[in-house]
Amino acid sequence: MEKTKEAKPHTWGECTKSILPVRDALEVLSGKWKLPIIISLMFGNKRFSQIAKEVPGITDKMLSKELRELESNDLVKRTVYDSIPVVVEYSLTEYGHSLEIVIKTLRDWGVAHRKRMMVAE
Amino acid sequence: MEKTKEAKPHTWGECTKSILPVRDALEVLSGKWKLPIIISLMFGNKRFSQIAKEVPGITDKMLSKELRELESNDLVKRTVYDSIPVVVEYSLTEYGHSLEIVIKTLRDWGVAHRKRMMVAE
DNA sequence: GTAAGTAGTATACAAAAGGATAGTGATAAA
DNA sequence: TTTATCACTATCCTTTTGTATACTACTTAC
Repeated sequence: MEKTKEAKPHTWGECTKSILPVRDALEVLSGKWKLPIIISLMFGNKRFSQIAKEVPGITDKMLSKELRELESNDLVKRTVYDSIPVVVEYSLTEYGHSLEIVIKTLRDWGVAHRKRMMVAE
Repeated sequence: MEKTKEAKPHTWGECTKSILPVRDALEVLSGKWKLPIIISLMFGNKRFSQIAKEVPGITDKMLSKELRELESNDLVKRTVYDSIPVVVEYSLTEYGHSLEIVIKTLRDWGVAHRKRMMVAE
């Protein structure tokens, strides 16, 4: 048997420390709906029902839940206008926009991956 | 009420097209175990039981399943040595290493996010 | 009075992801 | 003969994630 390539020395502690923030980032984007919601908001501020229309298939419950999560992560700002009927506007924060580069990186890799997987059929 | 910022015109088709590859990339890294497995393999080639030891808490079933998925995506190479007992070596492919930049981007964002969330208490 | 639009919540359920535990078959060491 | 290592697989169970459907409260328009 070929000799297994020597592993660089590293403790699991070091790895864990480097994994946790990656997980945080993944968590912010994970699930079925966060990505479409974020991308929808990248094109402009939206009201609840507008997002619901633009993200096909999402239920009110999911939209409400995801928006609450995004808000608690400072990625989305919720502004209530006490007009009648009450209108709530959601917008990406400055910080939310900082995800654009992350999403772009993922997209670039994903595009290459699609090509690769298609060639391999 | 403040006027809602005008949304740039865009079709859902365009968005979907740009979301799909992002999802592909996320999928490759999603779940509880893929990331630690990939990172473990970034430090060198490993046998099944070595990975099982280095990724605390993973069961054989999960490890086996995740490795199969990673292999089917060309990210991991599986090499069988028909020694006795049989030994199987897993290694990151060249392509698997292309995830490093993606993971780094996620980590950088995640590190900033951790700081931010800590300050906010 | 009834429908429609505002922004959601409540309850119950189904599907997907993951965990616990045991077993496979070959061999070698005690 | 029992135990251990290698790399898994099989079965069942729990937890998490997401869906379906109905409902709230308020006001305007028909």
